[in-house]
Amino acid sequence: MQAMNSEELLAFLAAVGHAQRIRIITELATGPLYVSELARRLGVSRPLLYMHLERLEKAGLVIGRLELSDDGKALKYFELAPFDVQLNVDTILAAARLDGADAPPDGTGEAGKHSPKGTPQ
Amino acid sequence: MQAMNSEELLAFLAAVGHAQRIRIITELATGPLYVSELARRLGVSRPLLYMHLERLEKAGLVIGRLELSDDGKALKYFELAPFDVQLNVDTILAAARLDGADAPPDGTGEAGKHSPKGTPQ
DNA sequence: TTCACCTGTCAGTCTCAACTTACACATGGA
DNA sequence: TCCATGTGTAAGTTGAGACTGACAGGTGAA
Repeated sequence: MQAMNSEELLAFLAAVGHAQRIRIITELATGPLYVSELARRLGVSRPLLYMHLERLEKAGLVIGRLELSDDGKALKYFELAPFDVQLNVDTILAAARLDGADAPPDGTGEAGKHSPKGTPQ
Repeated sequence: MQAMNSEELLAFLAAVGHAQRIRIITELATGPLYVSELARRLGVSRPLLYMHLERLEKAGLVIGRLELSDDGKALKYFELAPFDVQLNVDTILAAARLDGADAPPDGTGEAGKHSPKGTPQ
């Protein structure tokens, strides 16, 4: 898993920092599952599960693919994506440093500081 | 940093999975700061900062201590606590497995649930 | 045709964390 | 005395994310 900037890191952490999504991950750890089956196992409504899966997919934690079962039904399978993130002060600072690096070449002169879009608050 | 159960892991991830709190961490990386000064640097209201710091402290990411300045003012200093968490499928499963381990011996069978009384760290 | 599955999405409601404003109180110095 | 600076907390508002229910499809089998 390559280096993430702070935006990607944040998406990753926010995605995994939720009880339901942790449960999804542990359930998928046993192998790929299609949405309806997963919803049944977790006791969660399907639309809600969709939302969580979407978020997990955007953060790169799971991968979904549409498959055709033997009897012709379309099944949306999800499986865990390999991920491995070390989380300490250095890796967080490294992520913040990447933001400055891939910022637009129009240098507004803020090398050390990290100011996202417009100044919040 | 010793092993965390899923409740502690969740608190940790939810704490660090927030843009403002990431900014707090990067700011504290340069050294301890007292609350008002930190609020000024981040451009954040002090009560709001309190909330974030409280959350970070509960998750074990920062440590606060009350200090007396030279001129007798009470200053609440916060500094980063050393933390290092490896985040992948195995570590998440390991955290979930801990829940089952320190569950009450009267097996009610709900290993995945979170126990209401927080375990002190 | 009806049933039992599945996918995908919309329009809501609700809950809670995030955030603001405002207090009370303490200290040292002008 | 008032002012500037600090801590700490108790309200209230708001907004995003979590969650529900209902819908429109599509398939294969009885």
